[in-house]
Amino acid sequence: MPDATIRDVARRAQVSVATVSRALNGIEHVSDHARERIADAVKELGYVPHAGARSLSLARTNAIGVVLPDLHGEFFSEIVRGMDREASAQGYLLLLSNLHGGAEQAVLALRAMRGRVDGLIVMAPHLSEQDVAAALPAGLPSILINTRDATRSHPAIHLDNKAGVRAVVAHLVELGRTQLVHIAGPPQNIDAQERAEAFRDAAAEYGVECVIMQGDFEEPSGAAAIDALLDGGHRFDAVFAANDNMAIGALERLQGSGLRVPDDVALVGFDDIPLARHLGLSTVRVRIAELGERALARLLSSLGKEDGGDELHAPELVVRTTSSAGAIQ
Amino acid sequence: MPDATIRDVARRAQVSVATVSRALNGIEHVSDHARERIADAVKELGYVPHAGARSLSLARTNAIGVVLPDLHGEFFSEIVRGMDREASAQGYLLLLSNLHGGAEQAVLALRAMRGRVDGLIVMAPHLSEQDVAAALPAGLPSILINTRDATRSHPAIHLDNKAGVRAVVAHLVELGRTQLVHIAGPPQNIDAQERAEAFRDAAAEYGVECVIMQGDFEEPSGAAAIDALLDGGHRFDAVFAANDNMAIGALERLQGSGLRVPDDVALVGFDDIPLARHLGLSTVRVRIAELGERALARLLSSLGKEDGGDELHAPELVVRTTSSAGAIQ
DNA sequence: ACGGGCTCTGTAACCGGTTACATGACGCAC
DNA sequence: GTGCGTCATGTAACCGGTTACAGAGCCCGT
Repeated sequence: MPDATIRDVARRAQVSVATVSRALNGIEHVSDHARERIADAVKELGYVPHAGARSLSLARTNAIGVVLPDLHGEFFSEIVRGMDREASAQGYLLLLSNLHGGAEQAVLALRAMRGRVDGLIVMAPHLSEQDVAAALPAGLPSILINTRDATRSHPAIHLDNKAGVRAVVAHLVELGRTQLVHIAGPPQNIDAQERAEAFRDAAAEYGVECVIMQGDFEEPSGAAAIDALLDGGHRFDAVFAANDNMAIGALERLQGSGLRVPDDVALVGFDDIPLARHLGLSTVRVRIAELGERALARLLSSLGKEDGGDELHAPELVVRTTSSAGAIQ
Repeated sequence: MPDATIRDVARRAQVSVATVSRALNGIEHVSDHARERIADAVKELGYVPHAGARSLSLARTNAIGVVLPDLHGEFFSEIVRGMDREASAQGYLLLLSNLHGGAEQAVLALRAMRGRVDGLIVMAPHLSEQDVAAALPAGLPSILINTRDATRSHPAIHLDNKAGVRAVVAHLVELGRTQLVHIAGPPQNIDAQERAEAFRDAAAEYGVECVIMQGDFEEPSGAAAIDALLDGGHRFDAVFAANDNMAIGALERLQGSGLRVPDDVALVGFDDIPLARHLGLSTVRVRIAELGERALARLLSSLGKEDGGDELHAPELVVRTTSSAGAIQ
């Protein structure tokens, strides 16, 4: 026997579907008598409303689509946690889609959301805003997180990479370090680009040496960068990795090579994933969950109205043992 | 101007909606002429099909609902990652719902899924299977993960806590430890219960002392348990925490108290979250992502057919430095 | 020339809800 | 008793797709 529909309930309660609908949605003008019979029928039939059908006629789904790239572990859970917190507080569900491939894949993923969600949060640091904007279903309110080339076509939240990086460089300079190394993330990634560029600028401004090594945001690439530096005989007294994952890889390799951290080499990461605290890794705190929460809150509050312009999400330097003061002088 | 519908496309291409639908779904018996005109109209109107409406008439949503409790960080992301991997490989989306409250809240969360998803994965270690089964919409294929009191009413996957715990105790005994402590998880949680019970049984079997401290799966409770033991003057040479979070809290407190790990006290956790590897924490590897992947794969493969019975997910002991051999003897 | 089969197309019903509008019953004031 | 307002209810259209069924046009064999 297939699932009961509202018409089955109506038949059993000997009323019309309109009355059932009104009763179930708590609308007035339904007699107590009818209400009781409907409640009985619902119970007897085990009726559960069909949310899909409801969404269709209401043109409202109570769901928000979330499209994320392949994120390194903790970043993913933190941002989803933040969104979920806000979403469930406001009675929304999250429809999750991962962006594995390139722009064509993105088109499919975004279009699949149309008619399923009331709004969309898209994080695509490897795609241009043009690509994303072109793929977005027209009438779907959307917020972009950390997408490059802001054309202001959609409301967006950007992480203030520049401020974070400047704080790191200032901190390292204050520690007396003069030979800085940056381990960068993948070149297509907008955050990686911004961090590398801000690093170069800040180093120039403070008048310290700087070298940039190529990484890919994954842990092994941090270790590989250290290997390459040591093999090349390059001298350095501070390493700033574009994310914590790579910093952790670098940390293990540095210690494995007999270098003392922070005495010989100071080390700072970016993101402040939970692991960082446990390892004593200095880093830039992004408050990832808060970022997700904020994106969702903004999207929900803008559902009716118009919304535009960018917002900056400000990070904050957290000094721990891998770059504590009082070492070299 | 509202979003274009299939009827708008049909009008513009001067064909019927049936032809448009056939063309867009790649069904045969559509002339090249019609196909072209439809493609043009789609492009000109920026038409994107309405997935919700499609689901309604197909009675198929290509989405899977995932209902999880409040999970400690890494566990959450790992299990969702595994599910997402499998889901996107098979063209499904994930609809996420967190289970914050108790049984009544669960009813609402589960019912909200009806008509939105083709199947459901429910993880509710704090609820009984009766409660969950009662809340599940009747016609919705579902898989339960780690829900208590298997009544076999629904297919389920259970983590083999007993096997994992026995391996831990055997390992500790082999290290020569004789005074074991277990830091348990919240009493309502079925995994916590099973682990505590298995611990008691295994300790009895091996003839070693055992004490059970109450924790709540969060990190501070691990530290608190150590404090309580030390304050009470209790002697022990091994600690087994019911999850890695608490083990980490315990580790920091042990070291902070001047005890050597593993020399004075061996320490083992449960789950093998990524952090465990970095801290050298011995633990029981659950392969969380694989668990999620497996649940999803099983659900999808069972969508047409019937499916029943339980499956066990086997964990595996991972020995690292917090319980390495060669210390005490 | 005709019937049969094939391809292409359109009409309209259907999926399961919501709701505008119409209707009927009732109470109340005159 | 009539007229009006209010409340409870039902009918049917609608949301935006899919698809069964019917029909039109064409080719082909006999």
